[in-house]
Amino acid sequence: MLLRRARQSEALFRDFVRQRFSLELGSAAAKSPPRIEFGDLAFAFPFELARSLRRAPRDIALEIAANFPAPPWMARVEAAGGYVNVFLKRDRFLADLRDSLSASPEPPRGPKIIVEHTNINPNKAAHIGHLRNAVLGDTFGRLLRSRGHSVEIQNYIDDTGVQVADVVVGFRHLRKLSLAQVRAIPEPFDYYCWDLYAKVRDWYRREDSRLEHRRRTLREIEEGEGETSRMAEHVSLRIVNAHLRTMWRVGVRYDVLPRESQILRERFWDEAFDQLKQRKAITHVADGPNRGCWVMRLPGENGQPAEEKIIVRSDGTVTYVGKDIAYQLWKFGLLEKSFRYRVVHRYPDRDEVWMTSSDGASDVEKDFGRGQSVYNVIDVRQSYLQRVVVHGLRSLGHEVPADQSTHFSYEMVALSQKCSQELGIELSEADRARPYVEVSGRKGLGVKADDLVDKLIEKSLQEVADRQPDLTREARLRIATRIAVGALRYFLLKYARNSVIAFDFGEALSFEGETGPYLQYSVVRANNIFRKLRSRRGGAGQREQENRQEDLWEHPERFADLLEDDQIWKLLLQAGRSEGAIEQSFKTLEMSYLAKHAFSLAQIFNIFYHSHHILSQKDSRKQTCYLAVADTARRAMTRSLALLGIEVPERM
RNA sequence: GCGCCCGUAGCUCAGCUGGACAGAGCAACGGACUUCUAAUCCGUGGGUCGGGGGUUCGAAUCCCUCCGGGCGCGCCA
Repeated sequence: MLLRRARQSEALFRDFVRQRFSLELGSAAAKSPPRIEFGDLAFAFPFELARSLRRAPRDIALEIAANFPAPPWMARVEAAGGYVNVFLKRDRFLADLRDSLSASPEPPRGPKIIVEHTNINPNKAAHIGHLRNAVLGDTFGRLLRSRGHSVEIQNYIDDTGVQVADVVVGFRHLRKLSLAQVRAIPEPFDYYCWDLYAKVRDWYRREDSRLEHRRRTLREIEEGEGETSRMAEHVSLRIVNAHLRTMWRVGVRYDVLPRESQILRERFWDEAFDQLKQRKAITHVADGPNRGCWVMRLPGENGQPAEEKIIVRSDGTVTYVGKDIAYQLWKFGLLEKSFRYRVVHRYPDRDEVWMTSSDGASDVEKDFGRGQSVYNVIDVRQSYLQRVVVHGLRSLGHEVPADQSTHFSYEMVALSQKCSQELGIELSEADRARPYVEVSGRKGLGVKADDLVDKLIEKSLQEVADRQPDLTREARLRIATRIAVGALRYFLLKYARNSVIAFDFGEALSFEGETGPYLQYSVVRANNIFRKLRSRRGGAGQREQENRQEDLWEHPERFADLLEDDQIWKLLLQAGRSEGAIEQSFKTLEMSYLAKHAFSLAQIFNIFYHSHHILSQKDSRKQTCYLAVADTARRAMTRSLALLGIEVPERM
């Protein structure tokens, strides 16, 4: 609501300045005044006008304030120093805010936006780093949907890569297990593989010649036949299902899982390779160190020397980037071939996840891919490879798709020194001197996602048991789970993308202060007011209350004096900033902005809650007004939390 | 060596495209529960915004430079 008023004000001031001074404003952007006494929207353009008008900014601001014709939703305009400050009409604002919060969400429209996230190698359990990726991508997807875009969430499965091969080598050569025996391994299979993978890496390290097993396994997997290949498929499918369950626990879901094996077997790569050769986007190297390879030439950027990136190795196999280019082309609908799909997983709410599959029914009418823009949620360490992929599209002449390809980058989750100590990780002298310890799947070093979620649930269950002893076990567990997810998601979202999270159990498991449970608690408190109100009042009292509310929405001006209360007004203003926060989050791909906005809203609500006791309020006009304010605030809070993927428990 | 990112309170971090006295959470200390749940609220202390220069009416924010730290630059992904 505030965003709308800000834009309208900007346009009005622009027109006014044009008429009065015959000048075109460069920037008329509205800002938030530092203090509420200064108004609701601040404009600094008199400073800009001062130069051309050769007058003091203060004079200009005064002249504008005195002569500007304020629209009906503006209470007044004041000059303060060189600023022009706008004060909104508060009763009108409350009514408008109420309307915008009551509006039903927009149905998806327009061209499809594809968000690719998670992309965990299907060879071991997911860890906290993967959670950050998934929660960022999922939240971004929610944000896009709330803006009315149609969105497709993809999760790419690298099922023919080195990491899966290594686990297969572990089963066959270290554990000497047959496929049937691997099938018989009990859950949690992803945990079993986590340890096995680290062991295999260690086994290689002790004797280089053992890498030959990996090479052979990799080749057999790519060929797609025989026991090795079937074991690889079993491993990756089972792990993918484990990942889907883990992510479901924290509220993350997917539409489709494209598999790398399909890109190879359905000859997507061959088609992309032909295109690249035809457009001369890649060239065959005759001699030098890259002899026999197909390479892409990358122009030197800002003084950088040009370089060559190998796309096809001298032995004819494709690199990861090569396959990624084919995948990116498919996402934009730039390949003629199409995948076949089958359902790989069904969520508890019966929603389906599809996966590319050669044995999928060819008559499945699923229009996956063909996006208009694509966001790849991948950590910042892969920036270089993402640039290569985009350059690939560009050199094939796909300028628009290249421009519509966005690398949604973010920094890694590392372990704080304290955390790695708690986990009993042995560190070298050099590692101890570092600010944090990098998570390493190869060394089996990290905090597993499910372990963390379990820990969070365990802790919140204890807290709930203390406070809600009357509830059933099931109810307590349901509440504890929501709190755990709230704590985890908020923790992963509150940091800016390019800030390394040094993971610390103390901070992640905290339920106080700037945390998910704080936000949930605020809404629960608001909801309690209305629940108590319903249970206290009989039918007649209920109707009387409703009539008073009706009166407020029909004649908000009758309550205008009560809105002069700055604590109330701060709360309404913050609730009105939601669209602005969404807009800002979208433009900067910064989910932390949205998180901070929601936190700030909850904070202001709690202040209001403390100073305005509603149910004991004797003055019925005041009570009616405060109820309207509380209701508006809880709706705004619930919406913001939903965007963050945080559900509100019925009690806490 | 080259490129990208970071350096703000004891700790963890905000500070949006430069704007009105630099904020939050945690930690510390002191207060507020017969009240709509204290997972809360109020108060106190704590900062030469890494150093230096520049642009500007105005710089934590933009530019240059130096210092410190992280990451990337594979016929790995």
